[in-house]
Amino acid sequence: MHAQRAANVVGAFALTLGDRLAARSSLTVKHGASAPAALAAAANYEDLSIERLRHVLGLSHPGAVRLVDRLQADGLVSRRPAADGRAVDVRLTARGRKRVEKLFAEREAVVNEALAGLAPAERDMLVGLLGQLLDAMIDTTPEAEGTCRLCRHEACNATGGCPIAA
Amino acid sequence: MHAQRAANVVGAFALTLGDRLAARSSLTVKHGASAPAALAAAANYEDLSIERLRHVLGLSHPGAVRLVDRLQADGLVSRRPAADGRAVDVRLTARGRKRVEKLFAEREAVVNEALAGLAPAERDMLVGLLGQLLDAMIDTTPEAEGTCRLCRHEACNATGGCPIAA
DNA sequence: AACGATAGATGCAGCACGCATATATTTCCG
DNA sequence: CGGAAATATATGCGTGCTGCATCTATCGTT
Repeated sequence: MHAQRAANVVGAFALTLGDRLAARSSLTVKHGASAPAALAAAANYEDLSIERLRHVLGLSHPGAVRLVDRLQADGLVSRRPAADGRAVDVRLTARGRKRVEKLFAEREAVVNEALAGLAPAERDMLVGLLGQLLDAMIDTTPEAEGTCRLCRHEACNATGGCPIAA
Repeated sequence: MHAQRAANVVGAFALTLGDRLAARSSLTVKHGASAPAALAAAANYEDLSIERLRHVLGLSHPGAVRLVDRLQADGLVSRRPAADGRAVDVRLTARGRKRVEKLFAEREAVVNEALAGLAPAERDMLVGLLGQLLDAMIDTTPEAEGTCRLCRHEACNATGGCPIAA
């Protein structure tokens, strides 16, 4: 009983917040649900290959190729030759950089708006608990890449470190 | 900075938990991402019309119709005449009831597994904070229906009430 | 009885995705 | 050094979910 209600509350929170984040980001970048994460990956990683992108996004390889096609056609990323002659370096264009910054800012706005119902001390407590949970939920680093696929990695690296990758 | 990291942590938590819930439920019921919520709605509401379903799921009307088509073809729901002659009563079949119970149980398992990294007192604290947040996030009742679209309503009604609808 | 509103259903097209396959480059081993 | 295996990307093809526009049936109101 008690556990069921806890599942309702926690699940509903994850669901709504996920809904809101997805709804907002879909207004800012087209080309499907994976597109925001693709741009974030291009911002977060140097020398991003399509293969790596595919793993971060949890897509099939052709899915990642087509996604890069669409983002490229939209002028958000470019394909550049990589050190490995087989691979491609997926790089943000200037337009793409602006767009991903907008994505990050909106994501932060949505989350912080959601947290507005809590006092500062409570918010710190919540973030602490969730960080602890994330740490416990993740086993492998590749898994963490998927978990953090929409994060601004820079922010965690600058402040206290990522609760799961650090 | 601090706010950015908080957004990362909270957002990443919502994202992963949402991923896990979606992944699990997609194994249990086919017919697309909205299908689990549709079955849950059939379990949670009496005399569920397609119109109401459409609002709970945030789908277009044709989308809801086709979804019911698929679920009906799979023997999970049935269309029965409603009090209003225009409307349809979407009702779970015996097979559908079993399936939705499985969905609920798996959802609860996934969430509780995610909460395993916390001590009981911390868990209670977390659930309290998230309930508070949900309450602050939701304004209207129709919005709450969407937020709780995967919940086992019964559980909240039996134990302390839903943090947002009660 | 008639008109507007509401619920449901259907034709049609778009879009993202995965599977299977093809091509190019690198790596490994004999 | 040469050839096979592995790796990275790209493409043809089909599938499934979705929304828009439209049509039909029933309800409520006047």
